[in-house]
Amino acid sequence: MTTGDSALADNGRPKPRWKQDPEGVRSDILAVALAEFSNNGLSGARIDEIAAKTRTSKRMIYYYFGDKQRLYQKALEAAYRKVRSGEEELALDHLPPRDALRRLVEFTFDHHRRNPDFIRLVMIENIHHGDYLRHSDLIRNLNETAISRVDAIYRKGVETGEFRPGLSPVAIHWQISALSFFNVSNRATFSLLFGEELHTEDGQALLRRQVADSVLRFVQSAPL
Amino acid sequence: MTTGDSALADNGRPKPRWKQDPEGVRSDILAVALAEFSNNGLSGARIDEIAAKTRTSKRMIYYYFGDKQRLYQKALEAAYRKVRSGEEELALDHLPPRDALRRLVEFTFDHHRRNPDFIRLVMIENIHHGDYLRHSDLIRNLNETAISRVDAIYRKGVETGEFRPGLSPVAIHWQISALSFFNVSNRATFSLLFGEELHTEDGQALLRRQVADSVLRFVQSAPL
Amino acid sequence: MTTGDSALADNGRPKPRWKQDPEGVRSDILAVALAEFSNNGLSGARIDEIAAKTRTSKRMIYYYFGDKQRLYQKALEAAYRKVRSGEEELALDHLPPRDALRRLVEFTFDHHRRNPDFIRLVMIENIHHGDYLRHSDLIRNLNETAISRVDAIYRKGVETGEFRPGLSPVAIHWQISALSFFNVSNRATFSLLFGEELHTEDGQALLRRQVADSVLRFVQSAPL
Amino acid sequence: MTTGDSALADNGRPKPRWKQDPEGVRSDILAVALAEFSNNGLSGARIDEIAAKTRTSKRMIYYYFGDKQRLYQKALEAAYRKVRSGEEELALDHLPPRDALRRLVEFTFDHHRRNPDFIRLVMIENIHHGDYLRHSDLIRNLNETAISRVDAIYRKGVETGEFRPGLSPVAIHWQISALSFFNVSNRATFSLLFGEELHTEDGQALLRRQVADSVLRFVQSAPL
DNA sequence: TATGAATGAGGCTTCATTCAT
DNA sequence: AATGAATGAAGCCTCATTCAT
Repeated sequence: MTTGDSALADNGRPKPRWKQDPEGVRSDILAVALAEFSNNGLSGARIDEIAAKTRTSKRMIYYYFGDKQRLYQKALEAAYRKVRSGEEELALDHLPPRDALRRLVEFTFDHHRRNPDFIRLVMIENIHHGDYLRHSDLIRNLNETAISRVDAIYRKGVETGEFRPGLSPVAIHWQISALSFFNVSNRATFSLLFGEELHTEDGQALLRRQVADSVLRFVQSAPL
Repeated sequence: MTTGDSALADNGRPKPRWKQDPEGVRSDILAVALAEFSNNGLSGARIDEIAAKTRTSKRMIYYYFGDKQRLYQKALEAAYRKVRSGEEELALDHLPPRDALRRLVEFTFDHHRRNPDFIRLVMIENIHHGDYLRHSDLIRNLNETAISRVDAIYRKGVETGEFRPGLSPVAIHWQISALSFFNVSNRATFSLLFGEELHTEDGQALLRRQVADSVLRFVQSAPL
Repeated sequence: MTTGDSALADNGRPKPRWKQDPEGVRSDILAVALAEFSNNGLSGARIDEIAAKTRTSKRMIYYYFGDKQRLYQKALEAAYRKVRSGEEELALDHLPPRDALRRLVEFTFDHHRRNPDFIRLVMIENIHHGDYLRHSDLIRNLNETAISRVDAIYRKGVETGEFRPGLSPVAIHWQISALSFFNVSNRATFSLLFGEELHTEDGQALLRRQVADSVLRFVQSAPL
Repeated sequence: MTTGDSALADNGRPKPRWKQDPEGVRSDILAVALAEFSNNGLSGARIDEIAAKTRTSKRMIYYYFGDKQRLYQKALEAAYRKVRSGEEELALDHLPPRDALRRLVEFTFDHHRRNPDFIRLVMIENIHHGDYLRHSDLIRNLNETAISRVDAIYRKGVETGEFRPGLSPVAIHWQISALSFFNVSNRATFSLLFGEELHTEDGQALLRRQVADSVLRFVQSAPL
C-alpha cells in the first residue's frame, strides 16, 4: 500500500500540494481571507479576490468553509487565536506590581500596533454588532487569561499598598484595551483631524509612555 | 388668490412635502443614509434600502448626491457637523480647572454614548483609511475648537499648579476621545468576551466616573 | 404701445435675450445639437449635455423640438441646408467643361473636408438606414441642383467631344461624392490601418488632385 | 460506460450545446454582438438584446468579455478578421495586370456588398474616431496584404507599360476602398436624395463596371 | 417663457454561489 | 479534490421626459 506521509504518490510522481498538506490549504485560505476581510469588511471583501490570492481555487473555499459568512467567522476566530497566542510569551510574575503593570500596558500597546489586521477585524465585527463572535464557540475561553493576568498583578499591588483597592480587573483591562486599541483603530481619522504628531515614531513613543502612565496613575493609591 | 407660502396647493389638497421644501428632501435622504451607512457600512448599505426609507425615490438620491460614495461622504460630513454642533452647548469657562476637565470628560463620554451612529460611521471611515474624510473640505475646521477647549482648561490648571506642565492638549484630547469612543465602538465584542458588567446602567455610571478619574489623574500634578 | 423690435421692454429694462430673438434660441439649440449628435450619434448624444452647452435650458429643447428624435431630425436637416447653401457660391458656367468639372470635384473635396460634422451626421443617418431623412419634407428638393450642375457640365463636355457620352449625371455625382466623402468619413480607420500618409497636408493636396484626375479620366472620351 | 465525446449526457438527454463547446459560446456571443452593434452602434446596442439572441445568458457575456466596450472591440476585431479571411480566396498572380486589377476591384466591390455588417461596424468605429481599433493589437498586421496585393499588380503593370508610374499603392487601394465602401455605407441617404437607380440590380451591375473602369482609367498610362 | 425638481423605466455590471467534468 | 464554466438575483446608475411654480 501507500506509505502514508510520503511526498510521492503511488505512481511515483510528486503528489499535488494539497494531497500532502490539506491543512495547509485551509490555513492558506484563512490567511488570505483574514487580510481581505480586514481590509474591506465583510461585504466589501470579494470571494473572487480571496480565491485569486490563494494557491487554490474558489471552489475550495466553499468546500472548506461553506459560504462567505462562515469564512469570515473562521477568519475572525483565527485572528483572535493568533493574537492571543502572541500574548503568551509575556512573563510578568517575577516583577513588582508597578513594573509588571507598566510592562503589560506597554506590551499591549505594542502588540496592538503590530496587529492592525486584527484591530480592523474587531472593528468590523463591532460594526456587525458582534454577531459572528457571538456564535463562535471557541473564543470565550481564550480571554479569561487576559483578565486573570491583570488580576494577578492588581492583587499583588493592592497587597503591597501600591495600588488602591476597589477596582475591577475588567475595568483595568478595559482601560488598557481602550487606549491601545484606539491608537490603531482611529489613527486615520484622528490624524486627519488633529495632525500626525501622535503618529510619528517619536509621537508613538511618547504616547506609549503616557498611556502606561495613565493606567498606572489610575490604579495607584496615591491621592487624587 | 393663493396665499403664497401655504402648505396647501391651489386645489386645496396638501402639497407633497417635498414640493414645499427641496432642502428637506436632501436632509431627509441624508438622515436615512446616515443611519443605513452607520448600520451596514459603505458597501453593506443598499441604495434601494435607503430610498425605501426616504420620502422620495432612488432617483432623487442620484439627483442630489451623484453616487453612493458621495452620499456616504456627505453623510459622514453631516454626522461630524451634527456632533460638533451638539458640543457647543457646553460652557466651562467659569469653572475651576479640575471641575471643568471633569465635566468635559463626562460630557464627551455621554455625548459619544448618545451618538452611536456617529461613532459607527467614524469606525467605518477608519476601515476605509479615512479616504472620504481626507477629501472633505468642510471638516478640518470644525475640530480646532475641541483642542482649544482642552487647551484653555489645561493652561489654567497649569497656572494654578493643579495640573502638571509639559502635556500636549492634543494628547489630553486623545485620551478623552479614546476612552469615550472605545466605550461605544467596542461594546459588542467587549461584552461578549468579558461580560456585560461594564454596560449595565450601573456599570456605565461607574465607568464614566472612572474615565473622568483617569483623565484627571493623568493630568494632575500630584506625584506618581 | 411697444415699439415692436426694440431691445427694451415696456418697463425700460432690456428684454431677456429670448424675447428679443426667439429664433436665436432655436438656432442656438440646433447648432449645439448638431455638434453633439455629430460627435456621439443619436443614442450616444445626451439631452443634458446639449442643454448644458446651450444658452437656454433643457425645458426649451422640449418646448421647441418635442423630443430627442425630432431634435435629431431637425439637426440633420439643418446640416444639409447649411452645406447646400455653402455650395451655392460656386460659379462654373463660364468655364470649359474639363476645367469646370475639375473645379467642381476639387470644390466638393474641400467642402467635405471643411464640414466633418456634416459628414459624420450623414454617416449616423446611414447607420439609422436613413429613417429620419426619409421622413423629412424639406430635403428632397435641395439636392436636384447638385445633379443639374453636374449635368450641365457633362452635357457641354459631350457636345464638345471632350467627354464620352452614355454616362448618367447621377453616376458622375456619385463618384465625386464617394471619393470626397470617404476621405473624411473613414479617415480614422484608414489612417490606423494604412498610415497617415494620405492625411498629411501634402498627402491631402496630392489626393485632391488625384481625385479630380480620377473623375476626369472617368468621364473623358480618351480611349481606355 | 460513457462514450466520452458523445453529444449525449449520461442520462441520455442531449447535453446543452455549450457544455460541449465553451469556445462555441464565445463565438455565438460574438456573432450576435457583431450584428447588434452593427445595427445599432455602440451606445444603441443593448446587452439585454444581445443576450436574448444568444444561446447563453447576459451573465456569460460579462464572464467572457468583461464589459460592453470590450465586447464591442472584440466584435470589431472579429469583423475585420472575418472579412480579411474572405479575401484570401482571391488569386490574381497569373493574370495580366489590367485583368488582375479589374478583378481585384470587382471582387472588393462585391465583397463589401456581401458584408454590410462589417461596413456598418467600420462606420461606427469611425464615429468613435477609431478609438477601439487604435487599442487593438491584432489588427494592424492583417492589412498589409491588402497593400502588397495592389502593389504587386501595379508594379507589373508599370513594367509592361500599361500603367503609369508614380502612383502609390496605398492611394490606389484608397480609391478602390472608397468607391466600394461608399456604395454600401451611403446607400440609404444617397438613394433617398438621388433615387434608387444606382441600387437596383442593374444599377449595381453598371456601377460595378464603372467603378472598375474608373480605377483602371486612373491607373492607365493612356493620356488624359 | 423659463427653471429646478422630480420621475419611471431600463441600462450596465457585480456578486455569491453552484454545476459538470 | 480541483477546475473552468455557468447562473440568478440584485446592485448601482443613467436617460429621456415631465411637473409645479
